[in-house]
Amino acid sequence: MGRTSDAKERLLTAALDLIWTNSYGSISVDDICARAGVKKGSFYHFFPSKADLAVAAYEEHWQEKQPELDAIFSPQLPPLERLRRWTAYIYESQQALCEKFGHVCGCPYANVGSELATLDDRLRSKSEELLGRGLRYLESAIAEAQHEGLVNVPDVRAAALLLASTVMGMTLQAKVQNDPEVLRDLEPTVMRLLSATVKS
Amino acid sequence: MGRTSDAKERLLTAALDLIWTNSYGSISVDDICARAGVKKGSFYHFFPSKADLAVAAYEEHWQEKQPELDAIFSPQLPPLERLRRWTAYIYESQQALCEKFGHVCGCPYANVGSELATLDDRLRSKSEELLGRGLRYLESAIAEAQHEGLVNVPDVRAAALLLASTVMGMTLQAKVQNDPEVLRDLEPTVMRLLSATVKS
DNA sequence: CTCCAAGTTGACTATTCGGTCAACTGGCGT
DNA sequence: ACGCCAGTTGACCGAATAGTCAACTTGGAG
Repeated sequence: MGRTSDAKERLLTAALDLIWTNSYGSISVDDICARAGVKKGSFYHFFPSKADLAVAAYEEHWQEKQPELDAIFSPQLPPLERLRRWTAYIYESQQALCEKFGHVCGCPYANVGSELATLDDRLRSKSEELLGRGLRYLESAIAEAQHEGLVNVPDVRAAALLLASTVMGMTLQAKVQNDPEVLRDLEPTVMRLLSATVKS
Repeated sequence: MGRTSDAKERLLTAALDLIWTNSYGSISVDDICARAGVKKGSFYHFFPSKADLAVAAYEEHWQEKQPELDAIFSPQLPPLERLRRWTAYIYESQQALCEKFGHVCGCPYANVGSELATLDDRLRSKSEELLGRGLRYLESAIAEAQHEGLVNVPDVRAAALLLASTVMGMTLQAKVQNDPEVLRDLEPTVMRLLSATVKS
């Protein structure tokens, strides 16, 4: 009953866009409301605080991106092909964002973790959770590659964390240098990282 | 002539401490002044803006840490030993910071780059510059290891960037998980990264 | 049709923000 | 010992901040 509205979803996407391309601390509730075409009173009708909106916005963003990641990491594909497509996806999406906004924007989950891990435990925890969900794709692909004898890693979890950390670090480098080309040769780097642990 | 004062340096160290353990956006000029025991009027006597102070604070921090890094990467030591000491230094300093503040604080240059790369080009550029200076230690050690036949990397610069990115990414993971133990086995990881590129 | 709950609105608060300024203070060079 | 000038002070500014609220509108269920 009562009125219906998509204001809540407009707030979620506006918030994620603004936080991603700027930062959590530098954008205000008013900014988010203006971008979403929503008045502040409505904002606080849907969300008890700015931090609550951010947590919800990140969860929403994951929900939107998950099908895309499911496709990239489809079990129909050979495991190393999944990783190749993942690196290409990262490169291309950072490039697209850079062209659109003039800046390399980095990984949204890593950004919020870096900025707010010491300040807001709920946002830190959300960042940890979402990065953890991403790790599972890597673990799955690496485990399968291991099973097929394509790589030989002593610890699948550790290898996934290493891959994720390296790609996260390179993405941050690209952001700091404001140059998406840092991510161009991500694929051979990732493959070398895996073959590195081959026991001969 | 005129009065003398160490207020400028107190402001620099107060700013770096606060920004490192919190974030640039979440701490105010008043916070910095309070921590430094300096009135805001004096702040603006020394620095034209908050961003200018931050740039100066990061440069100052590097100047303070450089002797320590020079010692860690002393040419008196075997190149792989330098890298080992570097990983130990990162682990121990993050652990110490964590014990002191209850949070893993991460790399200060990476933090400011991640938060402000899209917002303030002078701070982005400073972050890029300081991370670049750190890269030279790695390049030097890797090049020497290469010369001594301890590793065989196709491209020393690329190997240094890979090492730096991985360690930066792992440090960010540690911050997001708020667990310095993520960095405990940094040394074998780094060594595997280098031997990974051995051509047999 | 009508009622009511869900959604909307804009004015409002109290606080904090980065930054300014003119008057003041005190140490160093002469 | 005195004058100059770097450094200090606290009051002040307008804008922006997160968050509040009571009155209003509207659409869907009965």
